[in-house]
Amino acid sequence: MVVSDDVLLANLTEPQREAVRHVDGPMLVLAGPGSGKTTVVTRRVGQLIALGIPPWQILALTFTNKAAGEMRQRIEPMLPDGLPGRRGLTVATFHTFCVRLLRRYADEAGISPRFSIYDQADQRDAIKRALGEANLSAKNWTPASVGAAISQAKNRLQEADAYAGQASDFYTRCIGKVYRAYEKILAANDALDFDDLLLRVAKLLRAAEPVRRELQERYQYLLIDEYQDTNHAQFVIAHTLAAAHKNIFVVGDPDQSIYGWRGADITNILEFEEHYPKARVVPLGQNFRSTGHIVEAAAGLIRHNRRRKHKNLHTELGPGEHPTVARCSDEHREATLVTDELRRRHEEDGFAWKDMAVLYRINALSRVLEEAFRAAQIPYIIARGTAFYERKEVKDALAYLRVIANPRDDISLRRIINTPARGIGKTTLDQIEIFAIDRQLGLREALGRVDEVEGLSARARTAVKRFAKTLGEWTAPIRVGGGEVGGMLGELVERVVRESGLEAMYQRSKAEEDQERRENLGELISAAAEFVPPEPDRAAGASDDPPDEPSLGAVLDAFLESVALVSDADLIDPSKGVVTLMTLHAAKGLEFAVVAMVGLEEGLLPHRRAAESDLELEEERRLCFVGITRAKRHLLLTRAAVRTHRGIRQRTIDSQFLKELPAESVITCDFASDIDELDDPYSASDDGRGPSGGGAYASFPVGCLVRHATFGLGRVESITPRANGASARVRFNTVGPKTLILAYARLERVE
DNA sequence: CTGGTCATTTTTTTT
DNA sequence: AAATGACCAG
Repeated sequence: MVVSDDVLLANLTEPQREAVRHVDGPMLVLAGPGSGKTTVVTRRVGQLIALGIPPWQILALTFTNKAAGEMRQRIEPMLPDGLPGRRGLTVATFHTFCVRLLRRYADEAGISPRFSIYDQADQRDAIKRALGEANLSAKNWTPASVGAAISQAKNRLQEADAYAGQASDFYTRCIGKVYRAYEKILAANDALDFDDLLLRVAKLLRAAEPVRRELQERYQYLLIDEYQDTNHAQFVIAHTLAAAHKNIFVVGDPDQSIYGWRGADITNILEFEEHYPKARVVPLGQNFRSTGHIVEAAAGLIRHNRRRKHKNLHTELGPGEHPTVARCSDEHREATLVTDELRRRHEEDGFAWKDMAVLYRINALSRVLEEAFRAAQIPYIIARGTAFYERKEVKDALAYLRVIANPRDDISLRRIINTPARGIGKTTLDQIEIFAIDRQLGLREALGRVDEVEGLSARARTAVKRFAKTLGEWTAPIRVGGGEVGGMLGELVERVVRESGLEAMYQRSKAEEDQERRENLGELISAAAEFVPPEPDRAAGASDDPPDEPSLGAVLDAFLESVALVSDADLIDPSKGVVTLMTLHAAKGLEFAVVAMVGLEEGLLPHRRAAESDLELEEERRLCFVGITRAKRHLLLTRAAVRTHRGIRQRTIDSQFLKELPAESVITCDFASDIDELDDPYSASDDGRGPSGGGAYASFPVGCLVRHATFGLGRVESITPRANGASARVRFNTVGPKTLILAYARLERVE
């Protein structure tokens, strides 16, 4: 045994040890923010292996690739060298795990092993077509709302027929029709959407007994991270895998459940003890991350949720600094307040940029922040993993690749058949489609038989033939096995980008936008060239010999899969040395020394769409809780008195959550009282003059040490701009708190 | 068939 | 504000 108990149990609290030592049977770890959850999970894996359990019998499931990668990295050093099959440990996201299973057991699942994975954009296209087929106008039925309904049904494991069968009212009956049509389209395209990945596996486990037995036997030990965010499908998968041995170890925090809208079912964690009556429950309440006032603020906020299990959150890191709540006049001031604050923390307190983050409720808020960061010359990154792959040119290139990987993917084929323009317009495409439908053919097959299609111009016919030929040339070498594959994916992508004419499409123009698109295509080629396919999974008895080279097609499949399943959080790279800007959702599971949260306004946080039901409001509160608890040392909460959103400038209202923070644990300052004195909110924008307080904040930031001629040394508690000049509230060491007008007080900054 | 302009619309969060 | 979609002139 290489890793000893001493190492595995070092520096742990008693409850943490209990969790790490746990071996057989169900266990629920209720892990508050910063309670050392990841440490517990990774060390427990180390413990299991130290006890002689083969790694390939362990399955750890997470929600993001980032979390999976981190866990793998932290487990790796604990694995004894030379252990046979040490690589067999499975650490993956639920979705990735399911994709692998579905490719391996495609026959049993009744699908093609080459299925495409449709993201929400593809899903939207498919739903639009489905709406047409169900004869419903896209006017009253937006793809988004229909998609949400279908997604919810799938999360409940309710398939189209079952859904339509029990539809009672007009609305659900219509959705049922679309659902059926949508499923037909997916099946015809050999495509699965995100929800299918889970649903199909749940179904597979239920229906195919041999597969179920095989997997149950293999995965003797199950660990699930962020259990509060599992939906019903994921619950069924986990429950089924663990049915025989009940070695299910789940970690989560009901107070951090923020994916209810995506079907996450908080009762999974709240009722774990009912599902597993013999479960042991370990609460981890001690916070090793944040200082006292931050923890108090978070605890005070979350106490307002009624539907929760109370946990006693506490820290032993000392009181630390108070979180600051600041009101700014508009979103631009808000953004510069944030950059000023971060710069001060960087230059005066020595915090590295990578230890800072700015969090917001909606992505739209990142734009103004981005401008401010650029202007302030502070290095930053916006954590939006999917953004790159959502760009038109990249989506087009990927659509080509998908058509190559999966010849039946007509949604992708339709996307690129005339991009760039090659003379196959709408009329031509319509003719071919009619031909295809009449003969029950896929679009790709129909292309190969253009000669039989009636009513086409000679011109159109040659254009189609040429395109079909090119497609064939790309596809031919894909599935032949053996041979050298290394580097070939990059070459393939490069070839496609060039021969498709995508590159040329942006070549001629020197416009900055086109140049950027060319660069993005180049970046995609590099990503493909550098792509390393994951090692094939090997279970018991597998030798450690290098496996056969996979075919280029398999590498392409893996590449497309990795692209489809990226998450926003995956982009966070602490080695980069930059400030991270991201949504509150993406921030879950992360921590930073300095955190700024912007847009604490009604309608934004809580979001207006969520303010209607108590259930949703509580989820918004949890979201706010997640944001606050990301901060280790310093927390700045801001809001703008006036904000422009979707082109409309509007006054805002304080987030109700701000009032719920315990008054004694935060410091409040207001840089926008000038706004209140104006009748016309439209003139309230920054004219660069007048009392803003922003300058005062920069020269006398809250918390800084100052000297006064008569009162001596003191600390600034808040700054308030007034009509007659900004005033500061200062707590002096000798005489206590005083309010001073900055213009007269002649304060001097110390430190 | 292509490429432009004008009108219309946006659920916030994501695997 | 931005992005999509419909429509129309070449």
